[in-house]
Amino acid sequence: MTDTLQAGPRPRLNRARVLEAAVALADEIGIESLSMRRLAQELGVVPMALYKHVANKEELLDGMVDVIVGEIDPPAADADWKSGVRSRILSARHTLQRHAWARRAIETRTAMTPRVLDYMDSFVGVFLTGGLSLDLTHHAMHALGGRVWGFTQELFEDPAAPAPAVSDADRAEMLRQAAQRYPNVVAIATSVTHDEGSVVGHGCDDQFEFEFALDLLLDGFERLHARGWTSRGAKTQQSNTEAAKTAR
Amino acid sequence: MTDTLQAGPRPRLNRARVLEAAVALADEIGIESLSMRRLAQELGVVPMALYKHVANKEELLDGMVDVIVGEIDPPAADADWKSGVRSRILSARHTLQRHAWARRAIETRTAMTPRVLDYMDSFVGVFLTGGLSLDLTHHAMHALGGRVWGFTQELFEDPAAPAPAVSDADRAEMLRQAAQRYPNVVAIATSVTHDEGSVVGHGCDDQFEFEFALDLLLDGFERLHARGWTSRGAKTQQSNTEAAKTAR
DNA sequence: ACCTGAACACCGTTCAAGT
DNA sequence: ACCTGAACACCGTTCAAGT
Repeated sequence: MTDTLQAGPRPRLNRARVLEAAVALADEIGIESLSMRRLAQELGVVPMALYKHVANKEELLDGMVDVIVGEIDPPAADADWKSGVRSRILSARHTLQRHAWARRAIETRTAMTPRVLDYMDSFVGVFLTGGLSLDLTHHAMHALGGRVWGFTQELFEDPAAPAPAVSDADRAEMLRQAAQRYPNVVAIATSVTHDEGSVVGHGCDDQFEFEFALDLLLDGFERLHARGWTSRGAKTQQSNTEAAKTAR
Repeated sequence: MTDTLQAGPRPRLNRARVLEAAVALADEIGIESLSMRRLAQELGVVPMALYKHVANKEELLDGMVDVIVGEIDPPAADADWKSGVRSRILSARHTLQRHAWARRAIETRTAMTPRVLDYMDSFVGVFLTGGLSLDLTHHAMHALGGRVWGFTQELFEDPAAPAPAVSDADRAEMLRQAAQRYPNVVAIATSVTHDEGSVVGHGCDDQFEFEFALDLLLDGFERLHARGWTSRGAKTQQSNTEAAKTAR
């Protein structure tokens, strides 16, 4: 029972250890189950001990996001802004996918930490050094939204809970009934996976869907850039609700 | 003290009254403060009384989303699919903006209610009757993501908490320091509002940013449709990570 | 300087009862 | 059929102590 090499009786807490443990715990049990008390227990410590190292739960979450941001690969020096942005986003996506809770955590942050601002700044820099105008870069960042972190703006959460086990026959019958009431939804849901013989949904290739939308946007930026588009022109030239149509 | 016309002592609960009250309460105090207990109190009833009308809090949230979906204007019969989709989305956006909590609530739903499926089905129908392929429509819906509800995929929440009151001088100094460390972020943040003389951020025209990204995507769909694009072609023709580049 | 213990004001939800 | 009361197993966070 020496305390040199094993998990060891509390090597004393510090901020880094707290954040690290929080990330690992969230990976394991999910962000909705991560509580200060549960985390304290994991660290073999009383809940209030954590408050010496993070001001409160919000700051804990800020710190956890910082840890993730630190895991994103630095940008490769790409030839052009477009592939530079593209590869940086795909690299962020790769990192974020290792931490299923990260998306939700990022979305609920109300302020950017210095570390997050560093990330954003280098990101914006890729556009600017690529020659895009401040104006276009501004709107491009907005249009990308959460995609700069590599997450898709899904309509609904992943089902997470595995669908209850049903027989193939019941499954087919359910699908038939659904197709009666929601013909269009069922049609597009089955259209893509159809080719591979799977039945419904979740043959969905998330990576493909992500890149599909990403490239649509990047191509759009490129086209606007090439024609010297400005938002001022877009706004004054046209009616309000048709404003962005110059994108055409 | 007659109980005919006034707020009245409990006109007896039912599901509709519970959901209605929940929506109103969430509008007022925010989704994070909405609890079963608080809602019960608002209805002048003991917490457990609610459980006769909704199975649990998740089902309450499902029902609240249904209420919102019911508020979205029915689609105008537009000439072409593109303006049909566009106006439907802007109409959804208009409705959702009346309920600041709705976005978060929708994002956390794990299954679609029949009412939500109805909405999606009619939405998909606009693409299909417009002549788009099942394949393209499928990917288009994914690319739009939460935008079919009219919300932007913002990088971070709205600051919500109003920035602490600081003098213009302090504000300028803070900006100067920030520009030192985050030159690119400050540059694009100030670029757009610059024209109108405001100092930083939040001169941002959310509606413009939303339509900018929306139209970029819609224009992209149109272009792909015109050239008979298929995802099968996109996938087999090219390397994996470059898959969606046919969007060009 | 760091950790503890007890307490406060909350949660969602159960179970067994009341009318 | 609908509502109540008491209880259980949780939360985040405070305050005053301990070492």
